[in-house]
Amino acid sequence: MRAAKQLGYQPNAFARGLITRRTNLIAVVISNLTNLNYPEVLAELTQRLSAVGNRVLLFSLAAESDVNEVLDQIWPYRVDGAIVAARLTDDQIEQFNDRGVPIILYNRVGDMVPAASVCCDSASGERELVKHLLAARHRRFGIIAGPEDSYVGEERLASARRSLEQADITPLVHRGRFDYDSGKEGLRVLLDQAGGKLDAVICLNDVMAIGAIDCARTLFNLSIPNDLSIVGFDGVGPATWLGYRLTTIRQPVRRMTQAAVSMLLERVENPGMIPEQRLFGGELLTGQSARLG
Amino acid sequence: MRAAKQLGYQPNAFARGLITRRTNLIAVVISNLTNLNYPEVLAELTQRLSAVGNRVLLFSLAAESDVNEVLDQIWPYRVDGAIVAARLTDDQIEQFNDRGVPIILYNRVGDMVPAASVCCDSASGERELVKHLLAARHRRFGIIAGPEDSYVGEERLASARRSLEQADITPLVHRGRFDYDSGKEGLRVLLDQAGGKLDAVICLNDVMAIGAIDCARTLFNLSIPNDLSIVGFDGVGPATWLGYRLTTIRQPVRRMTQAAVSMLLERVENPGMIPEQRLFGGELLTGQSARLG
DNA sequence: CTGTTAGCGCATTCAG
DNA sequence: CTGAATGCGCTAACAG
Repeated sequence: MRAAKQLGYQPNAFARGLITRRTNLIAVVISNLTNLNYPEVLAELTQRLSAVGNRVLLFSLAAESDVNEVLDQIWPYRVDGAIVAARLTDDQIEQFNDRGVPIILYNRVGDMVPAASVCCDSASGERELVKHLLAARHRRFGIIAGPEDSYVGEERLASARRSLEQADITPLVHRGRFDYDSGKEGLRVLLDQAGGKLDAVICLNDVMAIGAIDCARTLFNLSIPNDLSIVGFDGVGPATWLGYRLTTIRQPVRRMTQAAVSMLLERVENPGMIPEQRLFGGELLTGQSARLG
Repeated sequence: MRAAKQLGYQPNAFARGLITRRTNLIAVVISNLTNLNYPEVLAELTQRLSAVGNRVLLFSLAAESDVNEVLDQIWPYRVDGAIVAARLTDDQIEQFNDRGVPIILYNRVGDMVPAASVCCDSASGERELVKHLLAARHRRFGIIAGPEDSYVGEERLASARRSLEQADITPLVHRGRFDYDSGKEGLRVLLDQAGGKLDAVICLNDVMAIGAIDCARTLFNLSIPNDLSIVGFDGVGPATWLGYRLTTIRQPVRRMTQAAVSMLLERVENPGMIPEQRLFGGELLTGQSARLG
């Protein structure tokens, strides 16, 4: 009996899952893994899930819109639950509900349909950045935004705009793609539009902020933050590199992943739990890329 | 019949797998996801595997040594194959063979046991870097290596050393951990040991090279590459950022993942195929962080 | 060619 | 409390 175990026997999870209706599989859907924020999230999630006996079935999307194909790939595996960092339509969320698969949205929320979610508070984060920038007497603002189909992007944009509006400031806005090149390009366009007269640029993520800093230094020969303040969002690894020392908001990734996993497992054990949204405040990294007041 | 399909019916992959002995699951094991090279690899792998109807069961290790636990987590799921970017002992490779699970090692090779593998050619890469550095009359070398348990790290170290040896040069060597901080720290230590007299520092990956550059500029006020040449390895995203413009070797990630996937699927279809090693040359990115001859 | 049946490897139930 | 039978949802082999 135990000899069999020592001989390398492992129970067949499939046969077992057929009976128990538990597969111990969790689907993790991430829209674009190359976003510097997600590798850390993914590593945390897999480790936390592994620690409690669950396996990760990974799905990565090239575009946020390929979700439907992914869903059809998920169903046959009868996953116990899903953590999704991609934009879901209400209809797609309903599919999870209909099939009784608990789901946690990561840095997203349901549109009309309520869904359990874990988010970093974009609104308070941008508000805090803007507050400090205004206190340092910056008046002429630019924003390098994300693509329109990004949920966090639009959240951050709305919040930054609203915060500026309260000081009667209308920023110039340029659409980027959350990558380095679009940050670099974005700064060029904004400086162009502003005739070089800009006090601060709010980038809606760190990688674009880094692109903007490099552009400002290399192409415009500006000194950061003396000639121009630049802020980001996320708190990814490179944000603290000595070459950048970004002023940014760090997402509390550990607490967020922890929350996502525990919320999900609760719902696996106990279906029919009420949707709950958990919103975590980010931490201001002062850095050196902006003059703050 | 088709009404059922429209009604959302999806066959149960578990019941199916029980019969067909095909699960369409591929285990992907990655030692540390936060290494900037791996997110790209992982994204490519998942997309390529998805495209041909396979799903990815992800395992990420905190330390390269936790492999045994992971293996026991893999067996119950009867995966069709595995792609492993972590160090496996011969014994562990044998376990895959014994269970008839095809495996492809990614940037690793079997120790004594032959195993199919896909690698970027460390030897030729470092050799080329050294060749160009020597041609530019650098004579005093430092190396910032990886941890001893890293396979690619030791490969690159051996090759760099060998290439230098042929010019009768013995470099100073410092052990890093493949992360930014250890690159920064490594440069400090090396400059210390060399009494500030160093022509070139070979970092065995890009992130350490970036740390070294930042350290050189910030702490030692050196101009790169005028005062000191620094080279890396991998060709990760930040390597091309304007703030660094690394001189490095870029791994052909697309071709490597493509090869890994096709080799694996071949072996899934056709068990008992001979182990094959595929070695891909890297591409020299000239960059601006080193004076080359 | 359509309709039926056996069995994949387990967990769960029931009888002994 | 231990041992044999049932069925999870599907595919394969089989008979009609």
